[in-house]
Amino acid sequence: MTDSQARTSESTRARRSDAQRSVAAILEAAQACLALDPDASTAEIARAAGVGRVTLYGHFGSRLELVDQTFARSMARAEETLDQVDLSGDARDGLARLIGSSWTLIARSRSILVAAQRTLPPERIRELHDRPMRRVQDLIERGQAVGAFRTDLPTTWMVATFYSVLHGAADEITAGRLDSDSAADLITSTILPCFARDPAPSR
Amino acid sequence: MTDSQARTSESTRARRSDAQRSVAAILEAAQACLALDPDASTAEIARAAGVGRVTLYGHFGSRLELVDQTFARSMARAEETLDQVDLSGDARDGLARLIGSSWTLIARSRSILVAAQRTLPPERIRELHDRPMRRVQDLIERGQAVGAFRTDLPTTWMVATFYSVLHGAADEITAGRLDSDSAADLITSTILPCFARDPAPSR
DNA sequence: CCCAACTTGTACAGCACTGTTCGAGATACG
DNA sequence: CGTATCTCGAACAGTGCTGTACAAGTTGGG
Repeated sequence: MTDSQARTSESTRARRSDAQRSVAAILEAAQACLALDPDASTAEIARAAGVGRVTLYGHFGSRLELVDQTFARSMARAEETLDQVDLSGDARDGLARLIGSSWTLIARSRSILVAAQRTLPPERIRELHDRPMRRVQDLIERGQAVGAFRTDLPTTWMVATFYSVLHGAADEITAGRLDSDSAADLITSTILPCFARDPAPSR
Repeated sequence: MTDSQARTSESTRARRSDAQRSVAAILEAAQACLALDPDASTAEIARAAGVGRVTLYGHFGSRLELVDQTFARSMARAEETLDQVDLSGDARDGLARLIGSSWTLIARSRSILVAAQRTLPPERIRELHDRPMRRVQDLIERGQAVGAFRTDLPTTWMVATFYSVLHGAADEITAGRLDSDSAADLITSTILPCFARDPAPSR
């Protein structure tokens, strides 16, 4: 009664158009604000969305819920892009292509990930991270099966390394020690020899 | 007058022994607490040190100052250990030894680094990070000069990769997906082929 | 046109934290 | 032993946040 818009689960009653616009604006603003500061307050986000703080709480029960939806949306969007990456053919080429598409996404949404990690329970993070991670893992496993990638390292670890380097690259860029243009090539030429068969002729 | 112990720069007046003990206990507790939670409050730290909160503020002007000193001490200790690593001889072996010694240190002080990053200005972080980083950089450059490491990647980037993988390993351990025993070998056999000359025979 | 849905600012309660003050008590150390 | 140094708890001011309540306005949509 008192609360005008109580949605949160059940009641799929279509929202009025202006309400939909508000929600969209808030999510957009949250994405932008959290990217700048993972600790952005609801006041900041509401202001950036051009909306009253009360309105924000009308649509999202809590800050946590807002962060959750923002993160989920960010991941969903990323997945849309990743879905279009051609992973067939040579596993090495596939990995290169995957890197090319992934690293920009990661660089952009990394700060949101931090925000999510600070407010969401770990299992929720993993839940949303699972699908994109699985994608990498599948590719690596295929490469191993075909003999393109080394098999002396656990797949899990290789996936972790993949993400470590990508995130590291994002760090280097925000630190200004690396420019975005050369990033993809750099990452690729770093990871490929690390994943390739023949551990290196040294020793 | 009112403030009993005002040290902070100048006045190298020797502290009384119990005061020294308090300072030591606080720093130790800070290390432990910040390792568990990078946002640990002064109250928590004081309690863990078995000391009143007021006492803590008697020795450290602010939380920032405490974090700074804790981080600095942690880095100094790490450097002591790192100083004893033999980096002469084959660059690859040197790197392997450096990894062996570094990764434990990183795994232990990683959370403190996070705390430092959240409270200290970025240039202060860099200032304290500079020396250990230089160590890695020098080794890599030497390896490049001798022909052991590839030269097609910027040294800065290789250093960044080095740290990325180490931190990534630490993450994997705290996530329970990797056990401490196998970590060093895993890291080494990941990084070495990535740094080695002959980019890999593939393609 | 009308009403329910939506938005708004202000204001408030509650919390957690930082940093300071005070006054009294304990303790190192000369 | 005496004193400057140190420690303590309790208490307070100040800040910045979250989440809620209210009461009045605006707007979409049937």
